[in-house]
Amino acid sequence: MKPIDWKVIAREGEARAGILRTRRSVIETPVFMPVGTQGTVKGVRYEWLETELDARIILGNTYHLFLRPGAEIIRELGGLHKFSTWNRSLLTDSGGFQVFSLTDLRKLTEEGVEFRSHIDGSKKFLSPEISMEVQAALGSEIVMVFDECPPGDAGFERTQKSLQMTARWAQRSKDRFNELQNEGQDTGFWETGDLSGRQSLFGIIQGAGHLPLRRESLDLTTAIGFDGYAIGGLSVGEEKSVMYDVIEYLAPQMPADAPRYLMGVGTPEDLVEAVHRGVDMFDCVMPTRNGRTGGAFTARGKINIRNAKFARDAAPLDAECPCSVCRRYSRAYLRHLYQTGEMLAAILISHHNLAFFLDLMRKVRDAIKLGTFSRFRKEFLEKLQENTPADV
RNA sequence: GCAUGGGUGGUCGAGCGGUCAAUGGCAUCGGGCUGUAAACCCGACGGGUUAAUUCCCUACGUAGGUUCAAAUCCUACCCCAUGCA
Repeated sequence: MKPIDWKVIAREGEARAGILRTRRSVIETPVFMPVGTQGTVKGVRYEWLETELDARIILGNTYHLFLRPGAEIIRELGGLHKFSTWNRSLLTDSGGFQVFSLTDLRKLTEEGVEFRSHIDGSKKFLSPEISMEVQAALGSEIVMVFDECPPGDAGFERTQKSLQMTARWAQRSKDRFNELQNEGQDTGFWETGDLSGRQSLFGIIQGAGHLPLRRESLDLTTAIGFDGYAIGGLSVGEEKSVMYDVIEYLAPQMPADAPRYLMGVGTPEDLVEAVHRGVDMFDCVMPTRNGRTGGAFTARGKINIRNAKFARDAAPLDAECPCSVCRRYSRAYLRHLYQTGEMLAAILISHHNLAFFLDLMRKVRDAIKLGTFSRFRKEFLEKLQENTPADV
């Protein structure tokens, strides 16, 4: 029996609509997964994620939860689902990205990565094995292999060495993952229907902007074999066209019967463009981080609620948005909340942004199912550019 | 009325003869956030002008004065705070 099941139900060009079933929820793809690094999607209660926003899967992060509160406490309290009360699917990142983003605080070896905790500076060690152990304690539905994500501008040789190590780490991740499953260390075990009730494991393809290296990484990763495949190492400082080129090259070559997950991406435009090139899953901090810092996404482009021009604007963030924030609150009020430092501003804008992203993906899925995605893409991208004074 | 301290750019507050259009905080204005070290970071912030760290103008309560040179020293006046009558 398999831990997850994914079926394509419609396709248009490279774009695919599908149904992903995990032991904890049914997820329609293409899907956007809100990021909940520390066991919370910042500023948004699970009640909202479950009802209005209807997110079926969110992220958690190995590195952050490993540092605080620690895997042992979470295990003791029954895993991340039980601890946090989120009962739908979880995807946990392996800590691999932190190997990249905490570059000044780490020491990298074949064995793993020695970190200085960003919280108190203490020494911590993370390896493929430890990452799997932590993720088993978290009990997520989708576990990510522990990888290294080199900078976008890393040269060919350095990127190649990195991807080869990532492949070795992927094998070690898988080996330890299987042991842990067999030992019953997964706190999220949940037998249901025709699924095994176990965790699933995704491999990660690296290679930066070098297509031959992407190909090499793809071969190494698929040879090991995973339940799903992720494209890592994009949107880390490279040109946007490089990202699209890599996706366009890589996605169609990835296994057709497994979900394809583009890690850490992206803007509304990126999502549509990546779906167009064959990607099924996304996650990004953008809706919540920008939400906290005054940036709101609308069908006509981004707006910055701090701008003085919104001081007397009685219109909602996005006139076309059906979310509860847009139905009730004006830009003028939201701006006032932001300017006065009220936490509600961050909460409300994060909520709207998530609604916008999730709603966008619903429209994308509907369009693929109706065979109108190509037109939708064109119209959506055109409208995004508008952002004229009359609109904002 | 007397005594003491003080009046600086939107605001609070440094500066106490030249390197001062004047440190810094806040406010304001703008920009940026892509597997979250981020309720954060960066920039602008008297007016005009320039290719420019260029030049000009207006500014440190008001009015005079000393000096080559004053936000900085002196005199008078006007305000404010505290204390004493």
